[in-house]
Amino acid sequence: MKHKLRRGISATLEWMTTADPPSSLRERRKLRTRQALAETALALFSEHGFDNTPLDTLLEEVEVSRRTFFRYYRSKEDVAFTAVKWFWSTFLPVLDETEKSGRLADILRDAVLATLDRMDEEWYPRFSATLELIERSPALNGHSLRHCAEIQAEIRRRIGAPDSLEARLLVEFSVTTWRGALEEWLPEGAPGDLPRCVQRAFAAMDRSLRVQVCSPESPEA
Amino acid sequence: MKHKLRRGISATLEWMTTADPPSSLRERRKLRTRQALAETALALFSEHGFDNTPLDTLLEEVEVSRRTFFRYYRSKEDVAFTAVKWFWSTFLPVLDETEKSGRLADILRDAVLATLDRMDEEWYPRFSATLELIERSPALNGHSLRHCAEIQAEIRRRIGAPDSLEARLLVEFSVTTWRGALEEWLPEGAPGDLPRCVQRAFAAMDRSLRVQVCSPESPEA
DNA sequence: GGAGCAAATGCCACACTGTGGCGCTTTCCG
DNA sequence: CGGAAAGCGCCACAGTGTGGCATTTGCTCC
Repeated sequence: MKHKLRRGISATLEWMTTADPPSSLRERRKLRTRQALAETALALFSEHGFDNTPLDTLLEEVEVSRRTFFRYYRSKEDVAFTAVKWFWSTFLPVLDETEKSGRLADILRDAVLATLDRMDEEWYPRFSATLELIERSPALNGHSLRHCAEIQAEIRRRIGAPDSLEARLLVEFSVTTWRGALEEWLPEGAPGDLPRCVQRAFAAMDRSLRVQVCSPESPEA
Repeated sequence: MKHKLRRGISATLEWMTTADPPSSLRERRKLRTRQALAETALALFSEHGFDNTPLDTLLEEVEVSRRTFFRYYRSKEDVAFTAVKWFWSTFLPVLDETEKSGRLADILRDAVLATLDRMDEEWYPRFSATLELIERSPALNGHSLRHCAEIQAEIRRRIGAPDSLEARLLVEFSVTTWRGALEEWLPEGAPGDLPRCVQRAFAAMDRSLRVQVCSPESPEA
């Protein structure tokens, strides 16, 4: 039963990180319907909105039965998250390869940047389309935040650091900062800008704890 | 359409923050069924698990039709969150009253502590029961995170601070830290310990950015 | 106190997501 | 070529959430 919790990530890793072209004809067919589902879903959801697109529409379009769909993806939300999952499934191995010395915040930031470097051109438009989708649908937003929580747990497991409260907070802060970078990047959406946004966000993270506020009565900085 | 996003919070505030005893008999009846639903839901969910408790069970217990239930609560998740919503609907006014000068992080921490001070004895067991529920149900977890995001937006709106990236990050960090405090508090669950956990978590927040890691090869701090 | 009125409720039917059982077809491999 | 296994589709079902409409209940004005 524990498998169920981890299956999401490990099963994803299983077929995403193996770059070997699937020799078997059967495997190639499976991969094709997988991608067809993900692509068509992203297109349909982007056009009509996530909540206004019944799953049946997607199923008719790809000509797949409902039963089959749920053998590929666990939920309607899941099929919209391919680009996001692809990012994190690349990130985790990158993090494993990273030499872990210095400030944990810097390590995570650099791993994010290195991961971005590995994304190909096709990924960026799909990713930003997914982000827009998430922003406009509460259901997807919840799914996204839950997914981030899973990622955080996985990151904590992989960095050899002690499971202190500080370390846990920092991992959460870093993922939050990553989301902040995305929010700044999204309106423009130029692929080259994303690393810069990440840099700026992580720099802002350092400053944020020292942010001062003053009442309207005493309005000096 | 934008109303939908804000209705959750403002409608909640509407009936939660008005401390006047509802004079009208009708209003009293409504309040009674509201509370009966929340109480019974918490009891049923705690006993059988959130996912294993069909909504119909709750409806039969409270003797309320499905249609009526959804006029009181927007979802099955919603009815389980009464204690959480109560906390935040107390927090926001407290935050408004707070004199806003100094470090934003300190302001938020103190507002949280002041809010805890206003919670009565009955609230604590319900709150911790709710937290346990959230921990054990992915659906509730997602709902909780989405709710936190709404709260963060509301906090940002209420502090007069400029909507800088730093400020936004800090608000998110603070809510995350609050959740971290809850995670530490939950196992024991003694009401008196919660403020201490909050203090500790916010202190850890300051330190977290400086957390160092070192590879197994070079194991010096 | 009674009549009208508005709010609250209950009942019915429906759309949508997700799951389990079962049998058929396709692919693989000896 | 033939059996085994994997993939797939069809059907039926549970559960959540919504809309329409009639009915009851409490409120208010006369």
